[in-house]
Amino acid sequence: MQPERRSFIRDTEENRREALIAATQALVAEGGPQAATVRAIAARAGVTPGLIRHYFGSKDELTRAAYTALVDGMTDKGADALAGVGADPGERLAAFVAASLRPPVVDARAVGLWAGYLHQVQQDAALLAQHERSYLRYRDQLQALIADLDRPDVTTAQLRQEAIACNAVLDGLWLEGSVLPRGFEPGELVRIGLRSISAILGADLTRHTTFIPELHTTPGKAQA
Amino acid sequence: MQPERRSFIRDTEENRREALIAATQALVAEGGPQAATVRAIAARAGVTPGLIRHYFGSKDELTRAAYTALVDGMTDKGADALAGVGADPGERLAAFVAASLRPPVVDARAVGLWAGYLHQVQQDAALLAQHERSYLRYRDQLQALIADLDRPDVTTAQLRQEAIACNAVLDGLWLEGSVLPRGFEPGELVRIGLRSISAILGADLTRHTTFIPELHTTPGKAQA
DNA sequence: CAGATTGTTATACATCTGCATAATCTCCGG
DNA sequence: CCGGAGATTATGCAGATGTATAACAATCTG
Repeated sequence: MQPERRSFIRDTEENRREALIAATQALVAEGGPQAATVRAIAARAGVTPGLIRHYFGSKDELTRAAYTALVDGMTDKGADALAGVGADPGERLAAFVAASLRPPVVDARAVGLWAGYLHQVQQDAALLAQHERSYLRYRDQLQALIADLDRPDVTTAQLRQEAIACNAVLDGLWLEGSVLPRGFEPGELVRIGLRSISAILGADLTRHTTFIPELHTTPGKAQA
Repeated sequence: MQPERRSFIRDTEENRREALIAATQALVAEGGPQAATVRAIAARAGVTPGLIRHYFGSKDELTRAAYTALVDGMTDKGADALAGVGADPGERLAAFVAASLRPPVVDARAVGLWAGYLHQVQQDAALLAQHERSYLRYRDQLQALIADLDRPDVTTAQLRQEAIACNAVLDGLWLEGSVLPRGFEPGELVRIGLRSISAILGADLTRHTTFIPELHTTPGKAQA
């Protein structure tokens, strides 16, 4: 009555790598780096621990791959937010802001994932460079949207500072909304973000937001 | 020639607890929770691992004590920033903002510490409540400073949103400045923070800032 | 259908982790 | 100066962790 050898099916290299990376990210997001052991990762991916070493040379390499996948995905989300929007600069910026302040960007798991990788990023020069690139790309995206606004007399230096400031608003609200999800009414973060950024830029973004549902909900009442 | 038993001196309970808590925080800040093993903590505190169990029932209890010490210290810093400042509301708020955007608040270790505890906080109800209290206390402090400004017709609801927005600016700049310290010139974060919050509140905070050295440095040149 | 390939599992191992307990040494009160 | 108390260290242990290697079987090729 010994447990017989577990049956399996072969899968493509791509599928296996994706499954292992997804499992790693899920575990890091939920329980931190300590929760992402080779055994836990393998179990979550539906395989045995040996496969990690087969597809990635070591657990360390899998970790780096998972982080790379994370920052790449982050960048894509910014572009996705702008996909279905028109050409009006104010509307585009407003859509970008709103997308950055609601799920799945604002989410406890996302912050958990970010926090879980922080130390590894700070200690690994390659990961740090990757993080820096990703951050600046996001900020440049934001800065380009700001530059497109119809405002007179904005210098490059001023533009840079505005981008940093707006990015800080987004980051800060992202942090607070994700860590304390109960602390805010639905849509409140989006409203506050749009108003704050409008104030910082001296341009009213709340005009162009016909397609941002959060702005039309009755405060104090969650929508169905 | 066996290694003889290590000599030691007795110390007060308070000193030992503080040393162990400090060692724990340092290790978590630098290397994450995984780096804070009982052996590493003891070594850093200059004792042997057994003492952890002697002064704290378990490593878990030490961890909670270290987190409690962290949030308590955070709260104090806000009060410290207002200690030597005058009674002018604008000046007080400006001092608070500036103090929140330079070392030791803006510091890689501080973010590392915060990130290291994130998962544990999210999974432990007691720690989560502690975190929530600490966050709201900080924000209320900020809101009180904002309320003291000489502005007409501000409702309570508006005040709350302004406090959330200003807090987000501080958090976001704190995050960016700590994780990418090279990315900003000295004083840049303070300048951007003051300008942004001034814009959000519709009140010029940069007038009252005679005692904020960052505003008088030549951009592009570090001060001695 | 037989054999080769290699993806996948199973097992073993050295190291590390937190914890428990015993052995000591320091310091205080007489 | 001495004895006791308890603070501190030393040692041991069960379980977890990452890794290495061997055994197996799913799929491909002929």
